[in-house]
Amino acid sequence: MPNQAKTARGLPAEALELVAARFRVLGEPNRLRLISALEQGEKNVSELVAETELTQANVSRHLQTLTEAGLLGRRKEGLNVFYFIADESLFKLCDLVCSRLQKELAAKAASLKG
Amino acid sequence: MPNQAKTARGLPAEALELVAARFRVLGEPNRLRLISALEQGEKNVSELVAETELTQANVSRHLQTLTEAGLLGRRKEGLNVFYFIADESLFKLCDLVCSRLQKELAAKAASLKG
DNA sequence: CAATAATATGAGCATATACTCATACAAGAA
DNA sequence: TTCTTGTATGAGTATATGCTCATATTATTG
Repeated sequence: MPNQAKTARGLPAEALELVAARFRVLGEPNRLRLISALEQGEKNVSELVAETELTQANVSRHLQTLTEAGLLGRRKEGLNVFYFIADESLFKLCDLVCSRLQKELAAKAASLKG
Repeated sequence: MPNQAKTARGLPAEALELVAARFRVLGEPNRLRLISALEQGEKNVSELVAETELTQANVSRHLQTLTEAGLLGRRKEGLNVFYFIADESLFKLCDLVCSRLQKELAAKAASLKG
């Protein structure tokens, strides 16, 4: 196969577990909201709490999950902690899913019209 | 602007819920194994059960989840039901995650060597 | 030092979901 | 029809995880 490259082909179950874990981190809407909020640039926890209207504890936990997964980075500045996107492939991932979903919804809408 | 949950790129929280749901479907290692098995082409449930060594009930449920998400397609042929990849963007998604994980693991390995 | 502010975390609850067992359903064969 | 095979599903259990409350931790200020 000429185009074997880096697809999931032949990946052992152990590797798929890692891939699944990465997808699982992205499978939480509030985490996506946090990522989305950070597209504009780094923000501290308080700003993210205000923007998302989630509790501080909840935001903190989600940020920890995202940081441990390597998706976000952390920077302390005095009392504040600033978080920022550390994995630029996030945007490609979301774009892929979004465009796919749009395609599916468009097809569904068309089928409803006959 | 009204008090709306803010997200960048003009994606409302409602849309992010759909995106998250799609990621969640991919966040299960056995589902990734099924997808991986189908890269070679369509297979019926029995073949997938043999290949993954999961129970038939479990495989059937995962296939249902993947099909309802639009990732797989279904084709009945007599007693057999064949499943196949219906969303080619799956490969790009996995490619992105895999290459990113490889990069992270390589960096971690290098840091362990000092 | 104590007080304050920003963030993190332990504990407990609630929900979601992956799994299994048993059984139901579907489609061909006898 | 009945029997057999392949697949789907209802029910129950176990575990994972998202959430909140309260408290702990960290860093700054007085």
